[in-house]
Amino acid sequence: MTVSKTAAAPAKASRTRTPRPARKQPPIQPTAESPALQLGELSDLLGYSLKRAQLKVFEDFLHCVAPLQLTPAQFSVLILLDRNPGRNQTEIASTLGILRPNFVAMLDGLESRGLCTRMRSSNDRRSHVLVLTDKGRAVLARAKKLVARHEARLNELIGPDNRAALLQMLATIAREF
Amino acid sequence: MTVSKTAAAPAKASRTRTPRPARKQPPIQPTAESPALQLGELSDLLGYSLKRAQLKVFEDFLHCVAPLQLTPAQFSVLILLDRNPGRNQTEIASTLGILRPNFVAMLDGLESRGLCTRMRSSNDRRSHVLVLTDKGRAVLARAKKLVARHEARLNELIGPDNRAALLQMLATIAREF
DNA sequence: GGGTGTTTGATATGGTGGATAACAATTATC
DNA sequence: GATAATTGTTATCCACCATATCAAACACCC
Repeated sequence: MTVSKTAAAPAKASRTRTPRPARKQPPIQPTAESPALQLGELSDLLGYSLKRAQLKVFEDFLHCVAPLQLTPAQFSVLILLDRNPGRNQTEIASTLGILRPNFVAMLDGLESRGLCTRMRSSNDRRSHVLVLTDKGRAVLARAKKLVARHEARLNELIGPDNRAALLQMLATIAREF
Repeated sequence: MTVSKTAAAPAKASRTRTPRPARKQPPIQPTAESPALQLGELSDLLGYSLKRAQLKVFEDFLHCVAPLQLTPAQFSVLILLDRNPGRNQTEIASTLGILRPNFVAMLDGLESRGLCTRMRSSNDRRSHVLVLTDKGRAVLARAKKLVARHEARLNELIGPDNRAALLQMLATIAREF
């Protein structure tokens, strides 16, 4: 597994963000002479399972949405641009927890792919109003469908009710912890 | 909050791993003229909440265990060394999802702090048997208590039953997704 | 209206984690 | 005993995160 697109990116595109391959490394299967290690209190550490689960989910996300070459972060930006027209970089970045300096290169990538554009605001000529292009909207629409299949797999794994409860708990932690 | 230990690390210690500060950036409070942005389908994206929750939990972990200067990854290594004596670097690293090359510097850090040691195996003189030192065991014991308080806060937030269910779902995702 | 301070996008830079290739020493295999 | 595989290691690259700083534009305020 792990879908290593090893022989992909050929030319090292000048400025576009390459959406990283994923990890390899054979998931060691405990043989007879070397049984599985004891995780100890790690199995009860919420942060540990959280991280592990997050990595798996992101990995599957990348795999599902690979045809569109979108990372989770890029996808989240497109969603926000679609739902919040007229906002500037600071607003979009900060709601996603992205620092403004780091958001610049990210936008460069999306803009160079023709998915969105920066327009100088007429009210405040410092800020850029971010707008999805038609292509951006089209890509987002296709991405949503691929992501839906990704989420469906999760639904299938843990069940719809559990998924809703899980989502709510995670949101609570993210909000109030 | 966010416990930025800005003025801490004074001398840029030669080789020791500095356990990173944490993010700053004021959690923008929606003022009157700029209401909160719409997250749209992001609120239903499991990966999004997963990532957000994971960051919060790790942040709190770092804060709680700050007196011992242990990162989640380092803590997990200490736990594994304690529970699995006689194992080598490859085994410890791979069960934690750490690539062997990256595990070298990590072990260097722990060893330079006197928390563990590498011993050449007599059976296989290529491999290093990893052992916790007494100091390592002591630090681990103290760390466990600090981590317990960290986990207790989570318990308090979402409730013991929910926490158990959450843990199980995350483990399922990490295992079978 | 002009100085002072702030905000916005941007650049430069450093740190940290993750991933691959390659290597010497050692061991396994045949 | 030659060949292949494994172990720890180094070097290197890329992605992500964080800080300081800057010019342009704006806000304020006397």
